[in-house]
Formats: sequence, C-alpha cells, structure tokens
Amino acid sequence: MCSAINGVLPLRISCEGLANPGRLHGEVSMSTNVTGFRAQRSPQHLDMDLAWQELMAITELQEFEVPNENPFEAIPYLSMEPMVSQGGFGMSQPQPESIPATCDAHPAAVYESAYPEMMPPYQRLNPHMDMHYSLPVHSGHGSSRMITNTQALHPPLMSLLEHMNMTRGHGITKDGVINLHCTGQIKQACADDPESDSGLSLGSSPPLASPENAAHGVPSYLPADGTMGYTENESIGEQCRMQPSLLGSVDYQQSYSSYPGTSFPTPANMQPINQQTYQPIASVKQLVLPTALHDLQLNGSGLTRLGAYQSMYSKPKSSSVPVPLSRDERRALALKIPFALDKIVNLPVDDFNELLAQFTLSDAQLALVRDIRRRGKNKVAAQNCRKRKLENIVYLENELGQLRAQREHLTRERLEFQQNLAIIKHRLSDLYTQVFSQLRDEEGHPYSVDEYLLQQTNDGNIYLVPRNTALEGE
DNA sequence: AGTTGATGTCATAAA
DNA sequence: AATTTATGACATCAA
Repeated sequence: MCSAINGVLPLRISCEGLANPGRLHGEVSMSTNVTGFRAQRSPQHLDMDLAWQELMAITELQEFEVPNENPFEAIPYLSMEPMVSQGGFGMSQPQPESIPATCDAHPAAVYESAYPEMMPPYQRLNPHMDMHYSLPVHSGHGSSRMITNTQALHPPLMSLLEHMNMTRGHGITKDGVINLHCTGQIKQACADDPESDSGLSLGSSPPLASPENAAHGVPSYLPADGTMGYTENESIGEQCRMQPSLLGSVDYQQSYSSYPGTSFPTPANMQPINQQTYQPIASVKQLVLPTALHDLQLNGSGLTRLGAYQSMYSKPKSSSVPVPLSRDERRALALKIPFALDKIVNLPVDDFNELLAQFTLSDAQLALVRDIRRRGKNKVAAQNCRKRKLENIVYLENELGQLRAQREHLTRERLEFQQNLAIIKHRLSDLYTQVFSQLRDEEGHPYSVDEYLLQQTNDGNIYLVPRNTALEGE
C-alpha cells in the first residue's frame, strides 16, 4: 500500500503483540515490509493509496504557517492525535514576510521607501521606549518580530510636521531685529496690560531677578521729562500710539548687522534713522550704556531716537501685518537692552558672555537678558517637545493601524487553517478506515482506530503503532 | 459662557 | 557648577 505512495516508502507495521508474529514480530522497533500488499492490490488499495497521495500532496497545508504565538487566541489546533506526529504545518514558524498583503500598501511602507534613513520618532525620542508601548496583543517572540517589522516602517513625520512648526510670528528676524509697527493692531498690544501678555505666568519669577521688578526698580536712566520715562505698563507701544506719525516715519527696515558685528546706536551716530548706518560693535565697545542712553535722550528728538532704538528690536516689515511686541521685547525695550533679542537667545554661551562683556549692564538688565535667554531657549524647547509629541502620536496611530491590519490577516489565516484542518481530518479519517479495514481483511486482526494509529517517522516510513506507544515511538 | 487648540512660561530633572 | 535640553503642568488667548 505505502509503496504506492512514493514507490520507496514501505509500510512498516511496528506492532507489539500482533496476532501474526510470523510477519510482524513482537518487537516494537521491528518492522516488516508489507510487500504482500502490493501483490494483493485491490480497488480498495488503490483508493487508499490515492487517499495517501492526496493527503501527502497537500503541500499548501504543509507550508501553511501560522505563528503559534497567535496573540489573539490560543487555539489547540493540533489537539487531534493523528496530526501531532505529522508536524508538517510549521505552525510555530512565523515568517519574516508574514506582514500581510494588506499592509503592503500601508502608508508606513511608503514612508520607509521615501525616508529610509529616518528613525521612528518614537525611537528617536527614546530608544528604550519600545518596551513601553508593546500592545497587549504582543507577547513573546512574536511580538518582537512584529515590532521589528513595524519598526522598519518609519513614518517620516518630521517632514509632515515641519510646517507645523510653531512660529507665532513674534516679528523677530534672523538678524534679531523686531518689527515695530505702531498702527492698527499695535494699539491693542499697546493698550493691553503687558503683564497680560500671552503665556504670562504671574508671580513665578524670583523677585530679584524678575524683569517686572527690574523694570520698575531701575529707573535711573529714565528721563525726568517722561519722554522715555515709560514703565513697562506704558511701554513703547503706548508711545507708539501717542506718536504714530513720528514712529510711522521711521524706516523699520533698518536692521542691524548680524552678529558678531552687533551694533548699537550711539549719540555720535544717532542720526535720522532713515539715514543711519549702524556702527559695528567694535567702534562702540567702550560705550557705557546708561550714559549713552542718557545722552541719547537729552539730545535731539527723543522719539526719533526712540524709533532708532526700537529698530534694534524690529525686523524688516516684510509683511503688512503688524506684529505686536512680546512681553520680553517690551521689557528689553523698557530696559534698553543694547542688543537684539535673538542674539540673546541664540548665541552660544561663549559668544553670549562675550556680548555681555561688551556692555556695562545693570543688574536689572543682566537679569532680564538672562531671563530672556532662558525663556527663549525654553520656548524653542517647548516647541520641539510638542512637535515630537505630535510625531509620536502620528507614529503610534500608524503603528496601531498596522497592527490592526496584521490582526485581520492572522484572523483570516486562522480561519483558513481551521478549514483546511477539517479537510485533513476528514481525509485522514477516511484513510484510517481504509487501512484498518484492509488490515482486518488481510491479517484477520481486529485493528481498531481506538487502539492503533498510523505514525510517520522522520525517515518517511509509516508505522502502525499502538496508541499508548505512539509518542514514545517517535 | 464653555470648549479646545496653540503658545508661552515655569519648575524640575537629566544630560 | 553652569548651561542646555526635555517635559509636565499651568495660564492665557483666540477661535
């Protein structure tokens, strides 16, 4: 019979205590070629051979692989005894390419191909984080594979979110100058209480270092006539509102030369702003700011000089939309910080210290400058932090989508497997029936499916073994 | 008037 | 030790 399966496969019946010891010795390991089967082929034999052939030909089932760590449900697929010894289904061999076809078109794949160099934002953030976001459906080996696969699909969220960069438009240019407009919208900012500026957290600055306190605590170089004697509450915006015509005539597109040529308006070069060329810092390095400011305020039109001073913080008015000064900008203006805010924030610490060394600043000014630097850096950090947070959200949502697709795929595979398993069981049952029927006919031994089973060993031979020894025989 | 998103700021920890 | 960076929490504003 089995010779008909592949021509070389003998059916060896290893059976203890068989009724016919002449053919089948009582040794468990002893086997006998049942060549007699071949000589006595009957239509029933042919059917049985055919059944074997069918059974063994179901290669697609042998290749059918379902990860045994199916995370969704532990199903005892292999509970049926006849199937145990076959072991040809590779159910415990998840394939690396087991990413479902439904995932192929997933955006992540596009991301991967388009941005292969990119790390997942999640991993960029914290390479150890994967241990935290493994979903419950992951467990053991399968989870790591799954994660590995999905991690290979990095969404380049940076580019997607680049445009989300939170630039609120403070009006600070690269050169560190600030747009100063005194029309329309500035009125609101001018009229507003500076302390009600966006983001102000009240009462959290140290009293001594507080720019608010500093602004009020160091009025020494504020002129007695009040021309520049605004407090922060009145600020420059207030004056803008009061003198729109003067300020409006200022050429706001004046900008200072970029670092390191920081410049500062001195009494000497304090000309009408639209004609002025600012001097590099080297030429004013010895300037003592309060004195200079005092001179500045005492000579000529105060507001014209104010405009010049403001242009320190102004940026070219490239847009027609006026940008109100931020709180720190107003403070810097109030305390007459002699350099651009973006330099305060963006210069490396050495350059920053060098810049500070170029001026004699009061404690209040120094405190303000350092506060501005700290806040400015933290502002950028907060923006980056939020950007990363968004990227991670997008990335995790993307990954969740992949996992769901993978789950659907596995569910479909499981269903298909179960259907095929049912077919196999049915065919195997038929086969058993035929084999035992034939053995009963030929050997007169009442082989029962309940007592014996067919078992294929690694060498490909099929044995008829008692059930109670079946596993040991393997 | 309450909600929500964006943004700035502060405090704190970590690098 | 000083500085920078990251992040949670909170406040404010605008839609």
